[in-house]
Amino acid sequence: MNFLPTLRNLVSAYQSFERYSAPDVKAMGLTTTQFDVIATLGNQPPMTCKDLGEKTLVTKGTLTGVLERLEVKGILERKLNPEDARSQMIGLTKEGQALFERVFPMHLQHLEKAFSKLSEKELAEVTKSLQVINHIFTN
Amino acid sequence: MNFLPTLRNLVSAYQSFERYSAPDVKAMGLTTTQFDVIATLGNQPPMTCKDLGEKTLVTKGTLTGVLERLEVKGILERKLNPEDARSQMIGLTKEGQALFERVFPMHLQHLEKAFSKLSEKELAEVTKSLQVINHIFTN
DNA sequence: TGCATTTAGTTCTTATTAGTACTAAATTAG
DNA sequence: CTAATTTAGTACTAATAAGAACTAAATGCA
Repeated sequence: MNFLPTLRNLVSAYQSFERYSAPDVKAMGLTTTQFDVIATLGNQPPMTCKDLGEKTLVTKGTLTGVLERLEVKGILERKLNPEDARSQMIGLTKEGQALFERVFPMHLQHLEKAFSKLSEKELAEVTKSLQVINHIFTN
Repeated sequence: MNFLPTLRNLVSAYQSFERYSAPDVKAMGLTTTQFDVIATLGNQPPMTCKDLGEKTLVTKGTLTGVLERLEVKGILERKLNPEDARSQMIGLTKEGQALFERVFPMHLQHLEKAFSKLSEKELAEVTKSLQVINHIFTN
């Protein structure tokens, strides 16, 4: 039961993805995390910091800084949440939405290029394996 | 050909592993990266910074700081490389080796607990899937 | 041999990242 | 209704992380 190679492959698979994805995202003047935030907010109604953190898997402490930088860039804006004065509703500005519409399809296409090497069947298998990994570490 | 769920699962699988692994490592007073460095140096002859970076997948810029902190803790030491004055040979000190021998088996056992939920066949499938992911992003 | 290029490692900057402590608002329990 | 608890987000610290510029040593080539 030697799982060390599996672990190495997990780390390395994740890093391969990052290395494949990052230059494309960076060319847009964004970091991976910033891109994730924009992709999550694009074509969506505004959401709270909490929701955003849960969807992007970024902790709230980190999110504060990420949102701050995106706000300075004029990409997103915070509005008061009339239903809960503790929280804010975060959404893309008009410029942010325009950026999203320009870069998101491009990035999808870049990723599609990688995934198109897989058949439907292979993609399903890979997805299932990743869920298995999730499962053994979560329960 | 919707690969977005696959991607989400990849990120999430990696993060699940981190979350499962990190508290255990942290209890030893180490970060994940520091642990990786120690695990890589344990029971091995000293190696250069470059080799260490390649094995742990840590870039050299980051490694400088990581090694510095581990050196301060008395866990590792740098020796001159008689064959190349540009580089150093990095190895565990006696204390570092003792630490390695104490914590590494413990950590393996912790990981084993997760992976033992898988049959040999499942483990092989998962490993293959991870290699597939590596492959589509690397070639 | 002598200069150009490459290589090893450090330094510096910007951005995450996790985690803790903190503030203020909302909710719940008695 | 009021006090205790929970929740949302910020502030702060220490450690990565990628990448660019830099230094010094080694190598390659003319």
